[in-house]
Amino acid sequence: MKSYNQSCPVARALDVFGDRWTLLVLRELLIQGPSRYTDLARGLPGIATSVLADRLRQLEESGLIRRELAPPPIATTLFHLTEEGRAVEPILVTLGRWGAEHLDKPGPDAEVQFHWFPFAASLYLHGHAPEGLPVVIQLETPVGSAVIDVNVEGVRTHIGTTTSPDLTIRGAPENVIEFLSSKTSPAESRSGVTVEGDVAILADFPYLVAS
Amino acid sequence: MKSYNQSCPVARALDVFGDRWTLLVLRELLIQGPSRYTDLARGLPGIATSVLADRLRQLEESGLIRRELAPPPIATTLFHLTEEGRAVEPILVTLGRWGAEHLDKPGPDAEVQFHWFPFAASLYLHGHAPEGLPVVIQLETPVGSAVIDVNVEGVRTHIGTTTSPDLTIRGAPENVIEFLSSKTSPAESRSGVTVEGDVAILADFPYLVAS
DNA sequence: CGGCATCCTCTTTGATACTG
DNA sequence: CAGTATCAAAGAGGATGCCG
Repeated sequence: MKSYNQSCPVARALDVFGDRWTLLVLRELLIQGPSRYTDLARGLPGIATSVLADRLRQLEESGLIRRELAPPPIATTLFHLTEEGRAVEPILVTLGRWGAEHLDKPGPDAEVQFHWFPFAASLYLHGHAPEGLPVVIQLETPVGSAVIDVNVEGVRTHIGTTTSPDLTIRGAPENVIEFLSSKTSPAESRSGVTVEGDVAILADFPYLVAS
Repeated sequence: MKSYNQSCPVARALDVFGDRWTLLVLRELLIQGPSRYTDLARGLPGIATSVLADRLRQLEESGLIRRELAPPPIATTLFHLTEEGRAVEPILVTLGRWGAEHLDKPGPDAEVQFHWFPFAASLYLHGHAPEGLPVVIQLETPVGSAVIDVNVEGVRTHIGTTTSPDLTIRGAPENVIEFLSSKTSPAESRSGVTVEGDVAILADFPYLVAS
């Protein structure tokens, strides 16, 4: 892309990742960790392969990612974030929080990929941590499970299961998100989710009780 | 722009302002406040007038800005941010902080506009507030002056002068920025700036003392 | 003047096909 | 698997014209 050529830090940051797809490539690397080319392509439905190759080249030149030739028996190139690349996480989080708070829910034709789910869920919870720290919430969907871990450090989510969650929320991914994002008072079961465990915990999420 | 059509909040936020120039239009409205078309064009050197008109239309449709027909004798349309539009400030700040922290200083041919200066300065100071609150720092350049106001609320900057600053920093805008962004220990005078007042204050800015 | 719309050229994308 | 090649369509940049 042509540089804005402005001395403003915002414009100069946009010179680096203002291109279409660039921030989403970084999102994939942040969520998936070191990834192969085809894994990235899969996580970015609709991207032209030439565009992906171009963005990876630019990001490497900017020092945000590095490519590594994995040793045998893997024998493939892995793209991974550098320290500077990992520093874009706050940008993705701030963007995502805006989207989570200010946009209506996506249309029914929107692409859904499970590996986005824990990250998306964390965006709805970011902001204030519950009072009774620490809290572990298990999310279970037909296509996979994730864990929300809340402690004084903040909110962290990851794919997988935990042995003794304080609370379990079950439902289709979009319904779980809908439930977590709901600003109305939580009920035990609504819009396709069921909740099991210490339901009172939910009252500790200011995001769930009041905006 | 074509929608990414992904259920991820990041992608959906980018559907709204991922277009070239869009975030910079919002930056201008945030910095300048309600603005006329030509004021925006002036603050966005290089933008094609058709592109500006298009972005303003999109932003209005997305509900981020509104146009207001100012009453006589002004008799011009003013574009201003809505509540939702003002909510993009954290995005611009996060982007700008990344740029401030991770990019080299801009080349000598980069466009400089004074009204960006206080905002840019605040990006370098964001993060930690000094111990001895509140602090008022006056910045003076040949092309204008600005005030940095630090209190428990955070760091705020605006164009103008104050009567009794704790500290005054004088120099060309880029040198003042360079001085504020310097991670090395501050000296009383270096690289084209002079400092007057309670120099010890600078030691309270963690950003100025150590990254 | 202020707020665009039009026309033109150039660059970027999206889609598909193909290759070491 | 990790791209490159090709080509049509969309978008950006620049100049100019128009209308209250």
